[in-house]
Amino acid sequence: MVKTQREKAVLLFHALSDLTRLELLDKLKNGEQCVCDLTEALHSGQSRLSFHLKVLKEAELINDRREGRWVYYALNPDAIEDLEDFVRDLKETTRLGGASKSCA
Amino acid sequence: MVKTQREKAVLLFHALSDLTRLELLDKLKNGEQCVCDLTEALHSGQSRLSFHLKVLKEAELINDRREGRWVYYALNPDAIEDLEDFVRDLKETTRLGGASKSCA
DNA sequence: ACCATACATCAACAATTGTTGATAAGTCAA
DNA sequence: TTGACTTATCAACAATTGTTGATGTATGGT
Repeated sequence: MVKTQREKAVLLFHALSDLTRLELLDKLKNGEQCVCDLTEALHSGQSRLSFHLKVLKEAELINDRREGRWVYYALNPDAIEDLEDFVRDLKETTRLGGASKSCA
Repeated sequence: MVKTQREKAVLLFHALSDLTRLELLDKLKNGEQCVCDLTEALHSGQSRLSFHLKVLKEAELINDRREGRWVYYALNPDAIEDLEDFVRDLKETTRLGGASKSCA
């Protein structure tokens, strides 16, 4: 299935619209972490975090890498560029241009 | 009720995590619009848009202004700064710093 | 081969979010 | 004041999202 740019944005923002997931991202700012570290850090159940990590991964905000029994998650720098693009686009076009007034 | 910075971010991203709302923002890039214009542009029911506009407003992404019978909505430049701050913070701390390896 | 560990997936359920049509509230014009 | 018009709000319902505990899968140690 083909996703428009806007649908991709929806996916990205949805991934960011949850407290637990923002906390996960925050932890990952300190570098790669395995799930066991994250569950301990967030005092959370394992399946719960697995769910949220999946959401973040599907939005391509994070990458995973298996090493032995452990899976390490890390921030994906590409996603940050996507975010920057969106914000730039919104900003550039936020000129206080004249209202349409078509309904006056 | 006091909101942490992160809870504000959740609110902001939630507002952005919907196709209809992104379309609304897109329309508002052309300047202030009244609800009647927006309903026509998006081929959408009025109460539906009213709902989404409320979400955007509560996230402080847009402002409203009454003029006679009409209510005009417009992008709020401050929100864009909040977005920029978030992205900058995420970016700056995305150093590919060493993993913790505490579980090895 | 067996067991323990680390993580993913699933099903059942709970909570939140979005839609629709009806009604209410505010504004203006006659 | 009556009525038309624009928008907001509400209640009922539908759809999506998140949680929990149980089970499945892969890996490595003994």
